[in-house]
Amino acid sequence: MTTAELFSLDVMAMARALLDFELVHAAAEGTTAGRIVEVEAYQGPHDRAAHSYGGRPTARTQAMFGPPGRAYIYRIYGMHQCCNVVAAPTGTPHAILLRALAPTEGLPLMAARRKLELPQAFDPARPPRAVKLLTAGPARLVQAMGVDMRYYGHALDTPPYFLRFRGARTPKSDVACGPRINVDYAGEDAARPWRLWLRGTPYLSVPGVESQD
DNA sequence: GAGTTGATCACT
DNA sequence: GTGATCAACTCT
Repeated sequence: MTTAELFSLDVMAMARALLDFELVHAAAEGTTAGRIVEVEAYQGPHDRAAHSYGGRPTARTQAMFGPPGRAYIYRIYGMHQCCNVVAAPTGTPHAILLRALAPTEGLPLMAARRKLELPQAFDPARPPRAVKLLTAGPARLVQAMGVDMRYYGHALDTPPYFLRFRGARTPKSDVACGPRINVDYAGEDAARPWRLWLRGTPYLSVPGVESQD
């Protein structure tokens, strides 16, 4: 699948397809990459949990209203940053939050950025705690990848920060869904099963609670 | 369980 | 313009 095909999908299909992609940042100091293993869809303007709920573009959210495939990065709690992929055509403010990666490249650089001590060797299927802490969490992965507001609105099919197809689709049975994290304030929308993750991944940001689908 | 700061919104 | 409130989180 090409990024052009990815970006033309409707929001939930695109969220699922993102699990077939790696996120790559080819920075001057080195390249880091990881497979996307957990995402959440936000479907403004009718989704109470979305930053674009009910509204017109603001200085913070304008990227969500633009074309699909761009980065919507926001600052939260005054100290963290999170990265979304904009979905849906211009004017429809949907976005997909990247919540966790399974690191594939540049682990030492990630560890340096995250100020974590990396073990000498480990089984990728059973990563030790420090390895999970690299990229399991939306703000963690942004920090590990060396990304920040410079990439606000950046087209994610374009180096140095881009999405790369892994070469195979993930079987539908390997994808689980459940309610999104920390959106309790969103009323009825809080229960919608718009969080998707790769079943069995050790890199989930928080344990998955599956919805019946 | 606390930290920390930008954005938003309801007001002047 | 001003002040109150809150936030799609992380680390201990």
